[in-house]
Formats: sequence, structure tokens, C-alpha cells
Amino acid sequence: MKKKATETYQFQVLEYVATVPVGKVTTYGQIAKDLFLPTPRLVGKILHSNPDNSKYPCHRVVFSDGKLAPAYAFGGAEVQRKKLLAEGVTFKKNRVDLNSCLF
DNA sequence: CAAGTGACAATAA
DNA sequence: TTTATTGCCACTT
Repeated sequence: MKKKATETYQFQVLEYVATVPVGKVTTYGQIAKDLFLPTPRLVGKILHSNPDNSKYPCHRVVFSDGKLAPAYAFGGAEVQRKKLLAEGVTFKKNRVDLNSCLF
């Protein structure tokens, strides 16, 4: 696969998400911070424009509060919660325990 | 080429 | 604790 010289944040974010190990979750702000994105909104846009949501574990990306995303691709926040729980992510009531699962 | 849009986050009340 | 509002910039059309 050939990469264009125009390295958009898109690819970086996708790769970052792919780097997140199972049983861990990351927040949009965390990604933005690590990838030096100007704003966390871009992460959401990028993931929304994700070329292949099945290839990248976008379900491991949650809000900074530990809340799940409104879900557009993975079938719903409830489904996402169940999926993350199956991966070993600890949940706190309605939020992800970022204290232990934040990558 | 230009304008609109948005899987957010931080702050305020 | 919650909801509400603002700011932010690349991606999509």
C-alpha cells in the first residue's frame, strides 16, 4: 500500500485506535493529545469517516468522562458497552472505569 | 473552490 | 451530580 505524502490525521488516529490493546479504552481527548490534534472533535470526525470500522476497534474509543459514544457504526452504546465488557474493560455503572482501562 | 458539518472537551450554573 | 453553552479545525459534499 502506498501512502500519499499528505499524511492526514485520519490515518494516524486509525492507527492509534488499532494500537489500543484489548481490555483497554481510550478517550477522544487522549487520542488528540497523543497525536497532537488541534481539537478532539477531529477524532470523532475521523472515526466517523473511518474507511473500515470493522478493521479498527473504534468501539474502544469513549468520551473523556468514560461515557460511550452516541454510536453511529457499532450498533448502539448498549452494544458497545457489552462489547467492551466482553473484552475485559471494567465498567462503572454507566461509565467506563478510565482509572483502570484508560490506555 | 467554498461552506457546512460534527463518534468532543472544558467551563459554568 | 446533571444539563447547557462555547470553541475548535479537519473532513465531507
